[in-house]
Amino acid sequence: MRAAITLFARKGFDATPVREIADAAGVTTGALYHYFATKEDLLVEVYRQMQGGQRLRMEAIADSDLPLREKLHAIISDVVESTIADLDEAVVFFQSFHLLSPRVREMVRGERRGYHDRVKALIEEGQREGTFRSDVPATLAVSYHFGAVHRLGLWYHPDGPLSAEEVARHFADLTLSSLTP
Amino acid sequence: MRAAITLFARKGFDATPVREIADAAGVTTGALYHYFATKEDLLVEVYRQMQGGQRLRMEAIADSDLPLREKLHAIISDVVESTIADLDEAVVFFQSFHLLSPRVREMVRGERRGYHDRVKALIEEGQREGTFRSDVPATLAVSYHFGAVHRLGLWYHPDGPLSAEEVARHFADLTLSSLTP
DNA sequence: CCCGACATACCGAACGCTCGGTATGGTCGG
DNA sequence: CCGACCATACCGAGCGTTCGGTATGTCGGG
Repeated sequence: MRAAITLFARKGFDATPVREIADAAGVTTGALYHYFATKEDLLVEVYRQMQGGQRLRMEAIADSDLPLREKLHAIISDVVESTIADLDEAVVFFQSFHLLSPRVREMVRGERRGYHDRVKALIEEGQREGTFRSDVPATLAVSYHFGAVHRLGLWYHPDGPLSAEEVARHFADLTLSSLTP
Repeated sequence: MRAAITLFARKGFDATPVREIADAAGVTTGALYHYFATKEDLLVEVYRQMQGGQRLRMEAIADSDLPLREKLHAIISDVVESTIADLDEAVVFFQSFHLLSPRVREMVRGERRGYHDRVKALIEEGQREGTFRSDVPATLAVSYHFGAVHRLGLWYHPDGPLSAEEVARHFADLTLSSLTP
């Protein structure tokens, strides 16, 4: 499983033969197909893991009684740090989306829409109470800032000069200051 | 050529057989291979077209004598509007990067790095003269904001409620206000 | 004006190979 | 001795690419 994620992240799902995954994991294709019915199931597993945790943590923050700005700060920080913590998973997540079968893709998309709408609601709340600027549509702001976060996996390098915490803090800063009235 | 881009954007490069491209273009595979040596050359053509134009327009703006904030505003607007104008190309551009052969990939990466560094230099200039805030690394800000722009192709829909100009204006607004001291 | 010589544009069947998946049989703990 | 677990050998579909061949100009010498 971990072997599969590493290979998918490095070479892409399509370009990784099942035999190579099996070799890297120290088993044979027979064993692999004993546990996973299809190659796609390996990919589906990645999506389930990622989405479950992130959604739960985001909702815990959103439902807390922090001030709005701090909620948003915490949400962005969390998603940045968890993306960096599981960088390979994140790369696979965003790079292989279009290879999923239509049914799975729709489920993933729905889950993501739920996440998006929850954050959007937070921003709209802030716009009503004057915490956030109102001259930009909330949904566009969400797409903008999470777009930035989702590209993280393609340029961040753990050996670089920036630690995960620094990136998380800066990202949250940029998001908040862009929404300040 | 246009047929190929449409198919690549919809199904992905890997999942599009050469025969299908040929059919969509109303020719045969023989004819196609008369003009393109390999399937990858079709993809390379997409990258050349995109990068050439964007780089030229960005440098024209960067070298102009507009104030810094207006330069940045114009650059973001330009890249958003051209992304939306050629949405299929943009989708292919960001979705197929990891399928390029190492040689081509390095060339594309180098070109992108040039673009990145030029914009970074603009922001650093603004930081020195006090136009932009200095408590965030310029290169991180560039990655952040262009990350947001590069995800555009995955959620923007031309039939949606937002016109290309509106998105461009809002994106540039968000970028600038996040960098205001 | 015509004819042979050559170049360019194109066709589409076939090749070689890789891949995801399966069928079969062995092994071992309970 | 049985069923869960797994190794091995194999299948057939699908892929990018090749290649022998044809059709359609182009052009210079007689």
